[in-house]
Parts: sequence; structure tokens; C-alpha cells
Amino acid sequence: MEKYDFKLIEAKWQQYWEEHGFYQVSEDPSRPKYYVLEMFPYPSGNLHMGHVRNYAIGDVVARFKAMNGYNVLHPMGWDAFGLPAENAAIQHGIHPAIWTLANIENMKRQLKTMGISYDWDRELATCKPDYYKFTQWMFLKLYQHGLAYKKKSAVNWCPSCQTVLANEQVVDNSCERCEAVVEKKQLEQWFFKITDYAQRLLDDLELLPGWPEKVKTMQRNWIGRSEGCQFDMQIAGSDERISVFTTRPDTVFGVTYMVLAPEHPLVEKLAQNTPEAAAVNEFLDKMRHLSDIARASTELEKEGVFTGAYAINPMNGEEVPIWIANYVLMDYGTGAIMAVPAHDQRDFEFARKYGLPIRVVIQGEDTPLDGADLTEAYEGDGKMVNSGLFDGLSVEAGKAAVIDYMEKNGIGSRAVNYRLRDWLISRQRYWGAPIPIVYCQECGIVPVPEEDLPVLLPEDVEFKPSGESPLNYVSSFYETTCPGCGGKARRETDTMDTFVCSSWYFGRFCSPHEDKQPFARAAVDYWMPVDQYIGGVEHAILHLMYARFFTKFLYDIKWLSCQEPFTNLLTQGMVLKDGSKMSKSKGNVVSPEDIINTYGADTARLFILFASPPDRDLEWSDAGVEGAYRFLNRVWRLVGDYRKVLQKQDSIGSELDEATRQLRFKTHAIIKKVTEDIENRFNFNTAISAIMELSNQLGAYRDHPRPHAGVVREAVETLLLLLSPFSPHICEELWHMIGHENSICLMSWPKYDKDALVQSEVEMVVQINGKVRDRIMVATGSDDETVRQQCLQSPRVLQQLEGKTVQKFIIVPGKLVNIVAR
RNA sequence: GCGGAUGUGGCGGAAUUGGCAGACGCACCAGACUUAGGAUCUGGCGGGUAACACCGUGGGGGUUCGAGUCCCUUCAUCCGCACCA
Repeated sequence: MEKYDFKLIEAKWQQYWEEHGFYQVSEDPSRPKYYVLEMFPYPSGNLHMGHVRNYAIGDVVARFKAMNGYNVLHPMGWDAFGLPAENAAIQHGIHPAIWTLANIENMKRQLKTMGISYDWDRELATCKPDYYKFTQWMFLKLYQHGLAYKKKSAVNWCPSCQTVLANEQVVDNSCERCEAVVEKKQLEQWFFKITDYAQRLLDDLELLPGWPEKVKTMQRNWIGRSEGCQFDMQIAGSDERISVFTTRPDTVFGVTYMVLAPEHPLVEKLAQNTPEAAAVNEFLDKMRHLSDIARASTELEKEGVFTGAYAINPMNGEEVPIWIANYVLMDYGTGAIMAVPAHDQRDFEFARKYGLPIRVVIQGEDTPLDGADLTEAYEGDGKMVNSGLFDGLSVEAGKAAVIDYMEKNGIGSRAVNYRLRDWLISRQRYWGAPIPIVYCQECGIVPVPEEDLPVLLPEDVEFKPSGESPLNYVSSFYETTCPGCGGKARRETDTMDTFVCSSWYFGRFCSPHEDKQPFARAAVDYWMPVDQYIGGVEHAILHLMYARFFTKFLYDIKWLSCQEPFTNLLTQGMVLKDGSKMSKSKGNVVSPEDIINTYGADTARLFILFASPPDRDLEWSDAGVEGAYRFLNRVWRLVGDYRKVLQKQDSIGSELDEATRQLRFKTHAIIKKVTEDIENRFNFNTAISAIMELSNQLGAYRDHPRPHAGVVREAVETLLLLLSPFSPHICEELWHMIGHENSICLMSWPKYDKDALVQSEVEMVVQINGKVRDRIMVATGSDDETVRQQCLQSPRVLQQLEGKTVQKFIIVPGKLVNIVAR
């Protein structure tokens, strides 16, 4: 038999599958559908091991489901807009479109050598007009429903490049390109109102039992719902009021000062014409020169300044000083807080630093009554004290009672706050989907009519070395007429965040060639939701949250009939080398293309799935790859060695000798194991090890003097069928070699025969006081008394029991006996 | 600091519901075949012992006939988030 020539075999079958359109699917109401999707890649130029792992996992699921009778949709596309393409244009003078399309071609070629069962007819790229036309359509729909709006927002601004920077372009508070210090600048930006969906995004996590608990927890924390109340504090000697939000209304009598965020709109007014004005302005100036990143990333010391003004606590009429401090954030709550240093650690630290009073209003069991004795804030449970008629209430009861009182007396009301903020989607970049908006002097902000989509990205543009968007200089793009009045108008030159493009692509795959609408209703109704979504955990928050938001919105406007896009989610671990993530800078990158050239795709796929369960990090090992390669070679020789036997005819029904019976037993036990490992647990590593066991047993059976052709055929075919989702090419080749005409891809997944799993005897472990002392063979189904008698015949057991009294027999049928003896 | 994980042979990992710790693979050792072996096949492989005994799942304690698995406590590593009122 010729040797295992993976290059020949893999090329041959890839071509065969493609020519026969094996993986092209269409809606078929007569069969259950299964939509398996891997997160589509950014076309950076080359496949890396993380991709290989992702697609290998997806392909096993897809092939397994197909063999189990499902109509499987398994598409692939490209998340093709984004900053790297623009950087390449600036640095190397290559147009982003050319760079991106070349990368797609290369990665597609690499991907095809992996032999994944993609329906390439559905390929899409978000940077193509036929796709981004509908990204723009999504924007228009959101706009029509009041969910897209403009407001001023702080951006990173490089004063030297005169351009906006993405967070990742800011390194150590400086511009990555020119190293100038980055400033904050307020610019008008487009937002999507995802906060309108905060509660549903939170509640509907309950609908997702097929998601990892850890991802749901991350999403819950990100949405960050907190309950409390909101009330106004009046400024002494003025009509102005400042709203505050608190989750601890029970501590309202412990307020000893109030704090505003530096950006709070009332700050400047408060400090006007007071002796403190100079100090306040100095502080504000200092804060303004700190970028967002600097303010957020370092362990900033709490710092603040007194405004000179006082606010009135509405519960007790007390006047408390108003401060400004860096630890209060403008974009959470109202940007102002009531400070209760005795019961909030941040307030406590601040009060100690600036000598502000600390008043205990919650009495825990060992809490000192005097604030001066506290060493840290007391945040636990207890009874209210120093709180007028609320004294004696517990924290829980006090919260409710204080809010009730506030509501009754018109002071404040129950309120819910979310950490989640609206989604800033505008980018001052070229390589993205243009925002379909026109600014008219007469009509103001005018959306581009649907029939005028797409707003095409002009191709003939020049890139500034500063990184500034070239769209600002293409007059043929921005000079336009108003769709409303026909007058002169200017087109929006901002483009959309690439997360917008990836928030609906799973729907587009259902009918990717529609040109009048984003997707055909019948197609999405048939295919959606995605049954199994697979990707890196780094997308656990943003991408998945945005995709869920879009799906809910499309459901609301009746374009989708599911409320959640992804029924089951698998988050795969990273591929590591020498304990850390593969990266160019560390020089520990292993190229998939090299591995596939050296060992073949079947080996690469097999190793990456065998080395670790998919949700855990995987340590790359060159020796391990060799091992996988050797295994496939063993399978190759094994099947070759059995070719003669397989030509004979032996029916399974005839009387079997012990070795043959054991081979048949193993075959069916392994079918059961592999099926359950793939279906219930995604434990591909143990599924593969089981397949190896079957192969080992078949190997040993080669020495049998009179091999049973029927049992051998069953075992060999099972081996190939079970292995085929992992390493499809070699299995296809061997499948044909043993005489089959049809592709192994069209075969049904094997079913195990319960009767073959029945053994006449089972081995039972005999323990004495929990320690294994012997093993006995027991007839299957023996009653406890029989087992007990048999144990007491074992010489080793009797020897151990000498001088002891048996107190108890614990029998786990078919497994174990534990004799308790003193 | 908060939140989430993870700790098992020389290594990757297995043990699915509290029931034989170390499946499967790598590395290593010995042997066979061989002019040769970085191919292939056979056997061995947690520590310990001549062989048993015994010890062993990060450490300490507990529950149980029985604990890698459950409870308490502690340590280490990794990841995520950064003052969320």
C-alpha cells in the first residue's frame, strides 16, 4: 500500500467536495435546520492558530450535525472595515480596498486548505457596497425609531495630527504616530441608544441557558443595574437644585458634604465671584488636561476642592458644603453625589484627607458610634441611628422607608441606574460604512432616503500622513443636495464603527444575495437564530451585546422573529506558545500555513482539538502535532492492513469468539462515548482519545488467526465515520479505499447497539475501609448477596479481614464493593 | 480593590452523578526488526519498596463507608473591569 500522502489526498477531496457543491444549502422545511457560525475574521492578511482552532471546532459541529440529519448552514465572511487597512494605506500607499481584498483572497486560499465545510456561495465582506448598503439601512431604521442621535462627546484629539484617535492609538497618553500629548475634545458624535434596551438585555440573559455562565455574568456587570432613589438638593441661597442618585437612601442622615464631577454643568456657576473661584478654576484646568485614559487607568489619589457653596439636605434641612472631586464621574448617575463618609469607603477616604465630618448613621454590632473612631467606612448591615423617626430600622427596611417618605413628600423618587452607556458609533475615519445623513441649511439633519442607498465610499482619495480622514477633502463626496428641499447640502463625513457591521451579519448569511432588503423574511425565519455560535471570549461583552441589541431592535420592527441571535455560545480559549499568547513581538508565532504544508490539514485540525477542551487555553506543542500525525499514519496503515479481510463476507450474527466479541463491544462503547462527548459536552479531546482507543484495539486484533470480517468491517467503518468530522480528508480517502462509492460526508452518524454493550461479566473493585484490595469478576446483574459471598471467597480479602469484624458492606452495583471492618 | 476562573505525573490532559486517580497523547527507558533509524512494532513509565506496606490531585482542616469532586480556610497563577454613588 502506498504511503499516506496528505498533500495529494487533501487537494483531491477539497476539489471533489467543491465541485459537487457538498456544502451548499438551501431552506428545506422537511428537515430540521442547524445554523453553526464562527465569528467572522478581520482580514489581517494571514490565518493564525486562533482562527484554525475556531474553525476546526465549528467544522466538527457542522459535520456532526449534518451526519445526524440536520440541514446545516455553515457560512463564512469577512469583517472587512477597520483601522489597520487605513494604516496600511497611510504607511505603504496601498488603497484600503486593495489591501483588504488582497488579504481576503490570501486568507480564503489558506482557509480552503483546511477543508472546512463552508458554503462559499454565501461569502460576504462588510466593506462591499452590497453589504454596507444595508448597514446604512440599519442606521436609517434606528434613526427613524429615535434610536440614533447626535450629542457632544469627548474624543481623544491629537493636536499635532489634527485628528481624532481611537483608544488603541493612544499610547501612554500620547499619539502613537507623532507622540504628541493627547487632549480631550468635545465633538458632535452619533450614538445608538442601546440604553433603551438595558433592561431587556439584562432580563433576556435568562433565555440563554446555552451560554457560559461567565459570559452572562460579564454582561450583567457591564449593564450594571443598580436600584436606589434620585432626589434634589437645593443650593443654599439660590433656586438652583442638583439631582443626586444613591443606592443607600438609608444613610441620607449621614450626609456631611456633597460632591460634583468636574464636568458637572453647575460647577462654574457655583464658584462664580466667590473667594474659592481661583482654586476651583485651577482644579478644573488640571482635570481637563488629564485624558480619559489617564484619569481611568492610574490609581489616582482622590482629590478635590471646595466650591464655597452649600446644599440643603432635604431630609433634615442641614446645610452641607459642596465639593468638586475627581472620583465622581459625570457619565454615571447624575454626576453628583451625596457623600456619606461613615458608610462609603471612597467618601471616607476623601473626608479624612480634607478633614470633613464623619457621622455614623448605621449601627453595626461592633461599629463605634463616633465617626472619629472609624478606621474605614462601615458598609455592612445594622440599625439606623441619628436618623430621626427612622431610628431602629434595618438597612433594608430603612431604604424602603426613606424612599417612601421622599415620594410621599415630593422630595425624590425611586430610580434605577445602569452602567451601560449609549453606543458611540461615529468614527472620523475613511475605511468604514458612511453614515447616511445629509446636513441641509434649511432642513437640518436629513436622513438619506432608502432608495438612494448605498452612500458609496469614494475610491479616489488621498491619505494624509496625519491619519485625518480623507473624506473631509473629497468635495464630490460631501457636496450634495438635500433630499428634502433639493438645496445645497453637506454630507456626513463620519463613518460607522465596525461593530455596527458585525451586529447583523449573521442575518445576512441567510440570504446574502438579496439586493432590495438586508435579508429575505422566509430565509431568516427558517435559519435564525444561530444554533451554535463560536468565538473568542474577548468578544464576550461588546460584540455580543451589540448583536443582541440589533436583534431585539429588528424583532421590534418585525424584521426578525427571534429575540436573541445566538441560542448556544461556545467561547474558545486562546492558543498559547511557551505559556503566552502567540504574537509577532514575542516571536512565538506558529504559522498555520507551515503546519498544514508539513503535516496536512487533517493533522493540524486533529491536534488542535485533541490538545485541550475548546473552552480552555491551549498550549501549542510541536511534539504533540507529530503525535497527531503519527496517529493518522497508524490509521492509514491499519485500514490498509485490513483490506484483505474486508473483502470477505462474514455476518455479525454468527457465533463470536471472545476477542471478536470484545472488538464489537469496544466499537459500540466508543460510538456512545464519542457521540455524547461531541453532542453534550464539546469535549473533542476525549472524543478523539476514545477514537484512538478503538484504533488501538483494532490494531491488536490484527494478530487474530481467524478475523471476523463482519465485525472488522463494522469497527473500521465506525472508526472512519467517527473520525471524519475531525480529519475529513483521510477518512474520505480510506472510505473509498475500502470499497465505498459515496462520500463519507453523506453517511449517517453511527448508532450504537445496546445489545452489543451487554457483557456477561463485570469487574468489580473490592475495597476494605476505602482501600482497593482486590478485583473480582461478577456475573452481570448479580444480587448483593451473591456479590457479598463472592467477596468473602477472595483470599486477599479474607487475609485483610483477619482479626477484624465486618460491620457493613457497601455495594455499588457493577462497580465497587466497600467492606467496612474494624 | 471588585468580579470570574484555574491549580492533578517530566509535559498536554482524563476521571460526566461522591465510587478503581493518572484514560488518550507527548517525552523518556528497555527490547524487536535493521547496514542504519529521527521509521515501525512490543513492553515499561506518579513517588516509594527486593516485593509488599505506605504516600500521593497547591497547603491546612472538616463532612462521609468512601473526597480530585462537597463544606470551611489559606496560598499561588491567569483573565476581565477599573473610584458606578
